[in-house]
Amino acid sequence: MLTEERHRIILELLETKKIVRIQELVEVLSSSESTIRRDLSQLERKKKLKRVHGGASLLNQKKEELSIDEKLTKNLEEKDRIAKYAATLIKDGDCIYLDAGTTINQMIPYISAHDLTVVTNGLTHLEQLLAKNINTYLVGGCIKQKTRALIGHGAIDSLNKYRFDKIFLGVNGIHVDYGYTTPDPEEAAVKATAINLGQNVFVLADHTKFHEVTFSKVADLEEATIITNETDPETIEEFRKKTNIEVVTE
Amino acid sequence: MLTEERHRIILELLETKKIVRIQELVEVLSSSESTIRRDLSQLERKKKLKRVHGGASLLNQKKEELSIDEKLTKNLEEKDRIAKYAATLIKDGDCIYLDAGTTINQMIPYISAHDLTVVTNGLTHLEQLLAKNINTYLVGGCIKQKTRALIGHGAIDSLNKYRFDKIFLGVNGIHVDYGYTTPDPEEAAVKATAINLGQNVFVLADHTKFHEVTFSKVADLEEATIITNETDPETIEEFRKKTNIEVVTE
DNA sequence: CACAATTCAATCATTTTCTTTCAAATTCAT
DNA sequence: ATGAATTTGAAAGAAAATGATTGAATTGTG
Repeated sequence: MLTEERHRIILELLETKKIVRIQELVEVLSSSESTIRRDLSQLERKKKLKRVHGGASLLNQKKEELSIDEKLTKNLEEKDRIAKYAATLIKDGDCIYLDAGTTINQMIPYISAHDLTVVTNGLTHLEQLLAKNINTYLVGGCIKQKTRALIGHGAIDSLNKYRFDKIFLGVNGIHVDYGYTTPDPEEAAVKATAINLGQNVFVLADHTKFHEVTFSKVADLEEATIITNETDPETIEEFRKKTNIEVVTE
Repeated sequence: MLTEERHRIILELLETKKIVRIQELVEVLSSSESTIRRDLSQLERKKKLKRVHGGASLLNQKKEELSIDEKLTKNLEEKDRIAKYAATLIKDGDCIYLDAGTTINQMIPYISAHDLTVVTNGLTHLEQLLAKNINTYLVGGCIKQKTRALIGHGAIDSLNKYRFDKIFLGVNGIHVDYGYTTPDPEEAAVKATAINLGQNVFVLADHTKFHEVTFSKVADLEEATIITNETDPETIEEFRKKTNIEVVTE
C-alpha cells in the first residue's frame, strides 16, 4: 500500500474515532509497526495529528476536553479488549451483522477470519472493512448526521432480507428489568430488527453500561449474549440468571 | 498509444480512484514504466495531479482554480457546465435520485434548492451532501470497491420503494440504436431501475459519450432527457428525433 | 520503589521506486 | 527518401520505503 494511501486512511480513521492505536493501524493497513510509526511521525510533523503513547489523536481539543480525553483513553482500552474478544468469535465463511457505533467499530481491526460477508448500517465502518478487503454490504436508509448510522424504514426493510451467522450490537443501557436500551428510537428499531435475524446475537458493553436505562428499548436481556469486562460478582450473577454473559478478563 | 490518450486515461482513473500506482498504469496502458513516469511528471507540471512515491494522487483543487486552467481542462470544464445546468433543474422541495459517478458528483456543489430529499447509490457523494445539510438517503446493497457505488439486488430493492420528482443518471455510451449503455451489468441494472421511478429522467453526458456503446444496456433513448454540450448539428438532429435533448451552450 | 509489559526511537539490510542517461524507434518537415 | 525532433524503452546508480531488531523510555502493577 502506498504511503499517501495509508496517510489518508489514518486521518479518516482519526476523524471518526478521535483516537487510534498503533496496533489497530497495523491490522487495518497490514503494514509493520515501524511503518506506522513513521507515518505517524510524518503526519505529526505536518500538524495533522498528535502522537500519544500507544497511538495518535486529533489535535483539536481544548483544555477541558483533555481530562475527558484521558478517561476516554482508559475507557477505550476496556472497549478495545471486549472488541478484540468479540472479533475472535467470527469464523471463516461467516455472514455477520455489525451494528453502527464506536464499540463495534473497534472490532474491525481484530477481525482475522477469511471469506467473510459483512452487513452493516454504520458508514464509519466502511473504510476499514474495505481496506481489509472484506465483502461488505450496506443497508439502505436515512443517514443520521451525528453518528453516520443508517436508520429508518429503509434500513429495516433492507435488513429483513438477510440472515446472519452472528450479530454484533452496541447498546447504551443494560438493565435486569428493562433489558437493552438506546437513546434514539430509530436506532433502537434497527437493532431490534437485527436481533431477530440469527441465533447468535452478541451485545458488547463495557461496565459503564450496566444498570443504565435510556429512552428506547431494543430487546429483552435473554435475546442476546452479553460480552463485557464488568467483573463485579454480584452484577454478573444477577445477569447470568437472565441470559448468557461472557466476561473478558485478560 | 498516443500521449494525449494516456494522459486522459490517467486523469480519468485518478478521478474515480483518488490514487493510482505506477504499476497499475503500466498494465492498463501497456506502456513502459519510463513512459508512465514521464506522463506523470508532465501532468504534475500542468497541475493536474500530485506525484507521490509509487504513483500519483488527486490534488484537491477548487472549482475556481479549475476554470483558470484553460484549454487543457476542457473536458472537465464541459462536464462542469453540464453539471451546473443540471443542478438548476432542481427546485425547492424536490425528491431526487443522484446516480453514482463523477459526472453526477459535479452537480452537488451547484445544488442551491432548499428542503431537498436526495437518494443516492454513490458513497462518494455523501460527504458533500451532508456538508450541505441535505436530507440524504442511501440505497442498500453491495459496495463496488472501485467506484464506491452500491449495486446488486439490495440496491434495486431499496430503490423500488421510492418515487422521485427528478432522476439524474450518468452513462458511458449513448447511441441511436443501442440507447444508453454502461460497462458494468450490475450498475446498469441499478440505473435501469432508477429510470422507472419518476417522470423526469435526465442523463448527463459530455460529447465524448455520443455514438459510444459499452457492454450493458441501461435503457432506450426515449426514456430520458439528455443533457449535453455536444454541438454538432447533425448529431443533435439525429438524437432529437428519438428523445428530448438539452444542449448547454454557455 | 521495583518489576514486568508495552511502547518507543534508532539502526540496518532488503526491496521498491526514482532520476538520469542513452540508444533505438517513431514522427515530422523538408 | 533524408535528417531533425520527438517519443519510447532499457539500464544503472541514487533515493526512498519497508520490516526486523536492538536497547532505551514509558506505563501499569504489586
